[in-house]
Amino acid sequence: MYALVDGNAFYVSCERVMDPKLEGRPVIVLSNNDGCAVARSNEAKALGIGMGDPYFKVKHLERSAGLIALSSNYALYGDMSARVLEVLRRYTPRVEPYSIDESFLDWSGVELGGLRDLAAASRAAVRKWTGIPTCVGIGKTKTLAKVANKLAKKALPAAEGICLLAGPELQELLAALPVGDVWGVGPATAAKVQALGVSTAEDLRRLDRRLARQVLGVLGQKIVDELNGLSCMPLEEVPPPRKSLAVTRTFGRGVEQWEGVSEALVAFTSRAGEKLRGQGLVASYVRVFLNGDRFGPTDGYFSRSAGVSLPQPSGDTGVLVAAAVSAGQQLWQPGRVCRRAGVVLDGLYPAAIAPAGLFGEGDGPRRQALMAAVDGLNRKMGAGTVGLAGAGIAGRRVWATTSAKRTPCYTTRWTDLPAVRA
DNA sequence: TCTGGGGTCCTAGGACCC
DNA sequence: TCTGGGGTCCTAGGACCC
Repeated sequence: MYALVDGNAFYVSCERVMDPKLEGRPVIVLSNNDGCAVARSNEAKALGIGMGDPYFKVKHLERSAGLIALSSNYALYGDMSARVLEVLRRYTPRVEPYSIDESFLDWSGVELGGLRDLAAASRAAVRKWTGIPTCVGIGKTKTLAKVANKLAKKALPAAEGICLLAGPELQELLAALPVGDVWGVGPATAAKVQALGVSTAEDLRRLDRRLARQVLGVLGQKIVDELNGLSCMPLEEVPPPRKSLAVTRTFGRGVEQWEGVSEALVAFTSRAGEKLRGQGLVASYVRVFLNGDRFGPTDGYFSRSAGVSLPQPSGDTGVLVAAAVSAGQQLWQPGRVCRRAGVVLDGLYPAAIAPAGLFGEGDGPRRQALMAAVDGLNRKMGAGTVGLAGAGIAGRRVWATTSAKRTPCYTTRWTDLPAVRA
């Protein structure tokens, strides 16, 4: 059996561990750029705030209902996530960290009768040692464990955050779950299967697997199989090596000039290069995309992307920037209003094993030393201290991000340690 | 005024090769 | 008269996830 353990309103819970005054109050954590709500306390959900609701639409609740909105603090959440993992590993060595707030556990050796107690014990331990409340879903496959977790959430607090999806009531429970709540079934897939008369998870389980393959592709077939208890997604204890890395931003307003777009591409690529080198990687492919305003009039919307293969995998910002700007130039069309752009580095290798050219081309030692010096300065003196020319002037950048309500890095920065008065 | 960002996987079509 | 077919690789785009 698999278990899926996930933190309830994880980001909000992390903030509450550090600031107990947030308990019992409507709290949301905002996405990057303070754009929309990505985590909501139960009190915030009760105010009618939905997942992904834009901040400007719920801001009025700060005054009228005591809503507290916080910028996201990934240093804190990442650290809390590692602590939760550490506790879970005491309950089985077979753990797959799935996202910052979710892990799959392999409990295949455990007897059916003992699963609920084990779930309760691990849940209590996580709460005790990290302060994070969780829900545990248990099922025969990962997909069923995800379903069970969703059911455990819906049944809070009555079911005490645990749902064991097995036995005769399984079909009944699946029948109560809309098909769109199944892991891997998004809006497009839900619409497709609804045309076939499938509206619940139970309907999907009964769908002919060949039909699922035909209509939904291999992924759809896997989902149907997994709902039927046939495991096709093994536990991945070791995370696979990263394949791509991106820096993307929505601009504060539309950009109509190529100069503005190219400044953004230089800045994004510089940041992407830092991330790349920080992980000891090199990239072999640089892709750029430009988008219009997805909330604007539909006839003005556009979405284009183009990529450039590098002759040699590189971690050199100069090489990456040249590629990104040339890809951007291919995409740019005068008269279009650009609202979002991004740089994606693909085909990543560890720098140490990157294939060298026949004549030893690639990033030379002098360029590597330069990049190391630039990264060192930016780490020490603050992001953006040194960089390539062409990234625009700070303060006039339309892609500047805001995080006006960020809490301190309580657990990862000495100067931000919380003070305790006794 | 104000609507996120960073990932993965799959598919389809074209280029190319034999 | 009658002009192959199968494989791989690359790229762009779609869908989904958190």
